[in-house]
Amino acid sequence: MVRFVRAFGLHQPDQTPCGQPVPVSEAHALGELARDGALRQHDLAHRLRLEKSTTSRLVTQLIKRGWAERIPAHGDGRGVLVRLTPDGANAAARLAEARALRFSAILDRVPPGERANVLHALELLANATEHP
Amino acid sequence: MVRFVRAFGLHQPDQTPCGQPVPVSEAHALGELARDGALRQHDLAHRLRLEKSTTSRLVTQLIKRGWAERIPAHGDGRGVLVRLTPDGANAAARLAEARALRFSAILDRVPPGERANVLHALELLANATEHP
DNA sequence: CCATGTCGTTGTACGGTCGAACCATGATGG
DNA sequence: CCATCATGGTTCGACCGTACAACGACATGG
Repeated sequence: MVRFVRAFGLHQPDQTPCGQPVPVSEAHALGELARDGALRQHDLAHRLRLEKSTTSRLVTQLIKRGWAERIPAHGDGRGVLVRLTPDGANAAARLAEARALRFSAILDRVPPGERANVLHALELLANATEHP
Repeated sequence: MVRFVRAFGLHQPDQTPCGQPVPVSEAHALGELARDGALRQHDLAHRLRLEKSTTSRLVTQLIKRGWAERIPAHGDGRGVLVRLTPDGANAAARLAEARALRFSAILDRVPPGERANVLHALELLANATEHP
């Protein structure tokens, strides 16, 4: 597992392991927002497993790039909703594509008979890791 | 895979995903040094997939903690060898133990019949990712 | 002996995270 | 109704982690 983490390039903060020139934390946020539409900042923090302070800055970054916007949360004067702009949705789509490409390139190097197996195992592993 | 990365806690820079209060990059370095003995700084950089400047700073940190020392590389006046001190070897052993514990805790949450399978798949995946 | 390449260090810049202090707003209860 | 407490966000300071560029020290080959 240690080997995999290192080889996968997860310690390069300024680009995704898939080669896109997007800071990795922003890529995660884009993914969540693209999948689920507008989110409360609080929810976004929960999904990314980040503190609210970190998330606040992260959203500010996204806005600075023109990828997201804050809208007042209706019904609660404190909160805000974070929503992707069209540009942000585009960026998210590009990232998803690059990710799919990278993954399929890796999978191509797995012996054909084992591929389904590897995917299944990864699923189990993610499950086992998620629920503490 | 994205799910796994996030759940595993790899974006927490000041502690290993295994809960040890050791900066994660130092943990990687300790692992390599413990496994292979003294290393040229250049080699260490190569294994960790880091730049030489980053590695230099990393080694300086390890020395500041009393975990490593630089010795002149015999036969080459430029280079240095990095070697763990006894304290460093201890720290590396503690980390290895914590890692084993964390991994086995995750594995415990995988259905028993699938465990061998998951381990085998992880091996294949690391291989596929390592060789570009 | 000098040009060129290699190993390492230092400076600068940026990405990434946290905890604590703070403010505004909601919720609760006497 | 208002005092009190809880919740969502922001800002501040601190630290970890990385790269690139410029530099010095040494090695090597002509």
